Amino acid sequence: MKISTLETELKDRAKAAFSLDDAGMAGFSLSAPPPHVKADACIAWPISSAKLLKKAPLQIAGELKDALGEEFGAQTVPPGFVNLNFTSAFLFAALKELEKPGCYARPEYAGEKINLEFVSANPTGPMHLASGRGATLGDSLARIWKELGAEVATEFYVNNVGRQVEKLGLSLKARFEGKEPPEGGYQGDYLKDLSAGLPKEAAGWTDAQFSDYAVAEMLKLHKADMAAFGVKFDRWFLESELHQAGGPAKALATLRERGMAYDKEGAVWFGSSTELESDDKDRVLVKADGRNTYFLNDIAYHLNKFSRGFNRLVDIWGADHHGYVPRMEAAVKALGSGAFRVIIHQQVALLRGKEVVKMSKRAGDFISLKELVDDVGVDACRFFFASRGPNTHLTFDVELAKKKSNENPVYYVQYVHARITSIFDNAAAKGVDPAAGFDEAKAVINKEERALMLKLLWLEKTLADCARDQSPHHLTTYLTELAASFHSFYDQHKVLDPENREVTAYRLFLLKSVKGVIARGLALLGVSAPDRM
RNA sequence: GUCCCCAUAGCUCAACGGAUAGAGCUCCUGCCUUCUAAGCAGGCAAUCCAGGUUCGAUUCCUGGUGGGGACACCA
Repeated sequence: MKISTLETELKDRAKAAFSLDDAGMAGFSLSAPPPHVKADACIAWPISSAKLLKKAPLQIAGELKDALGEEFGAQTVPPGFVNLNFTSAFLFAALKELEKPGCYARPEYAGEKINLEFVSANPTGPMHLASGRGATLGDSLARIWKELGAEVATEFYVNNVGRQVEKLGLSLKARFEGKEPPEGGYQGDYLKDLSAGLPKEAAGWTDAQFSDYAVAEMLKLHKADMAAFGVKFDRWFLESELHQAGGPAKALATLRERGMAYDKEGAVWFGSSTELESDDKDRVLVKADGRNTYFLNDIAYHLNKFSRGFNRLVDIWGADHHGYVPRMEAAVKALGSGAFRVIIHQQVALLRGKEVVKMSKRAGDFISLKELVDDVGVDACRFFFASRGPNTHLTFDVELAKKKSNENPVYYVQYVHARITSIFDNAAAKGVDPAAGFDEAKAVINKEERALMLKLLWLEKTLADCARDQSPHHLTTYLTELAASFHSFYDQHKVLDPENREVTAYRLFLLKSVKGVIARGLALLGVSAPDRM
């Protein structure tokens, strides 16, 4: 029985015993006890439900203990916890369940078709290091949601039309002609490199051809950068595709139909006098000069996503766009096609020496993602970005990241995988059958083994936490803790013992589970699980 | 001016409103004749300030202080 199954089971028993409805059971959950408590799992619900039940917590705990029966070793502890202690038979059975494919799927994700858009950096320059944060967050979340049973498509929106793209083209043209980029153009050296590769015919190109060329080249770079970062998008959606399909007109028509667009002062506005409006003020969709605003294009893009069959859209944006969230949410809600949510992550600032500098593509002052990955490695980068919540404001000290790359906790976790692989290699060399059976009832589980087993079972909860908080950082914390449990075990107990086949057999079984969870956890983070280090 | 985010150990980060606030890095003390010392065991060290809600607050609310960001018929 898995932890989640057990939780549901115990919840049902409590629900019946206390004659409560689902709302009354809302706070009921199993959790890992703090380190100093000698128990395998704990329930704090008796304390939190005291008011509802109008009883003393400890009394509720007592009644809950009786309702749960003997099989999970329930104990009451003041002020009102119920602690559980599992039998070894339970632990072995639970571990075996974790080997099944799809064992982490949860019912609430079945049938979810999620479109997750992230990074979507403008194709006006190399991708900088800050994009690594959004990429890590989006890619890991997508993988975690899939593990939980959702259908997820990842998408990168490419702004390949508009003013910035024109400026990019003009800047490239200037470089080609040996001039400095125009006012407000792109100053970075990458355009010098790009112009060196231009064909001779470029001398006769129109401005638009320079733009197209530059965007196509930047897009190639972005795709290569993302691939090198272990991030694969299911679709790179070009804004030009949207216009070719008449997307903005469709979106406008939809909004008009739903009474969410009106004309004023020669422009078309989003909003209405009704309660549907949740933004603070109305916004322009079509300017008085007849051109669409970017807002309308964005609405059209989201309508396009819905039209492809997704019932849930999720965008990941940097905090510099947070002011845009209310109006997009209001607009997408106005489309009436499905759920939409924006995940905001804070910006990455760059520490150069002792100065915090703002990275700017236009000024050409930034550290590229490629440069960082080349120096530090994908694994260390991704683990580093994944290990903090989206709301943390992080300053990236590049020198420190390069210098201390070996001190990144990612190696601590990967080392577990390498050590276990090595043990299995040695088992083969010594003629030990790694799949030998053992008598579960006779296995005497020591303290370190028990800690490892329990830790493995809590991965389920960790993934649920990641989904709840929309962040993979719980997973990095979890893996680090699991690694600590393993290294501690490894140091105290030898696995391969020809004198004791039984112990060897069940330790190998346990280590296979540990290896599996480490590999799975790292895979969810887009980090490799090396066999040797 | 209005709005959003943040403040935990010397540094970088954790902690569904729960029990004695956890890690990593740094510093100090030990441990390789045995499956990989990128490791283990131990030590030093923290919730910005003032109120409030609660049986219980790092967590929620109000007000400060300090830092980051956003406020276009730009894209």
